[in-house]
Amino acid sequence: MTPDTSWLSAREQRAWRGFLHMHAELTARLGRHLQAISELSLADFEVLVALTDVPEARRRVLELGRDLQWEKSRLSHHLTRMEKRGLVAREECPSDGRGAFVVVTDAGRAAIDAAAPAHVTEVRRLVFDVLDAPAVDALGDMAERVLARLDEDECPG
Amino acid sequence: MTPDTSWLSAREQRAWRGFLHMHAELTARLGRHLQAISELSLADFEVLVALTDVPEARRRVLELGRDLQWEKSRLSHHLTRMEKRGLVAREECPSDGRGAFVVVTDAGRAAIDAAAPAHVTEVRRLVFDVLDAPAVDALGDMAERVLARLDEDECPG
DNA sequence: TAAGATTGAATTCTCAATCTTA
DNA sequence: TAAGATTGAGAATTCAATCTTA
Repeated sequence: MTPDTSWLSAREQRAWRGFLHMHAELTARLGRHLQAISELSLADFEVLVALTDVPEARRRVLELGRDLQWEKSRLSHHLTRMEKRGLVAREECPSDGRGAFVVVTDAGRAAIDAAAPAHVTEVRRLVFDVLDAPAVDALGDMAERVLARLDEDECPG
Repeated sequence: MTPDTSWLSAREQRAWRGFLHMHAELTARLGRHLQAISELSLADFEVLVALTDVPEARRRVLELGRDLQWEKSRLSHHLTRMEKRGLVAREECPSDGRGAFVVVTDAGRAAIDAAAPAHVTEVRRLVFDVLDAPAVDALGDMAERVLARLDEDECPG
């Protein structure tokens, strides 16, 4: 038999479905857990992590969007909601009048500081406790390779 | 230094963020591609795959929901929309009056048959072309272990 | 009363159009 | 005209309440 390129091999299918299934279950579980221990959704948490990752916890909206891989309008709407709740604030960009900065507020910082330890414990418990070091590195390598492929594919040369 | 359990190690963080980032980028890209080559969203595609996977392409709603890991109301709303578009149909369950079956229609079968080859080619191009066999197996194993953990965690003993 | 499934209202996300400054 | 960002309308998703049969 010639290999059938119109579907995945059994081995690939197992990996692909496992990947999708694992992501779906994990984010559902982690999201519920986060809601239970804090006032934050997984999306809120991601935004706060991306901000507090960086000096002064202040970033340009576009940059934040690239990092999160969110549609710009989704990000804008989400920031508006988070701003109303006092978790972040927008500031003008002095060097480019079109641009905007987002900053974490004290309340935002307090919220992520309060939620992070329990959230991380849950991630560790559900994921890293069942993976050994080679598996962790294999996952990191895999993501790196796929993301590189996606990147090179974006700007076809 | 004692290990800091309140956050992930650099290695774990690389793997975890890579995993999330890879999933976000991949589904965004595959979704756009699918929309471009067909009338199906990624969600429609998943439903049709889960149905056509099985003899007669007919399944109980609850079973379908478990397989897809979707909230039951999400599934119900989505099936209603797909039913309106003629991709699936609902049927009564003779053995259990509360239950319902979902079946793929001819149009639904035609839609997935038309879209699947190009979609699979895209999955292969973006993912499996950059992974060797051990990496594919590692991904499959990892998903299996994490899903097993999630499972055992659900019904605490 | 509980299980299988649907419904409606509120939230979140996407798509296209718009606004402002470079 | 293009880039950075926001807005509003429509689509998808969640949460809680409901309906019907076991």
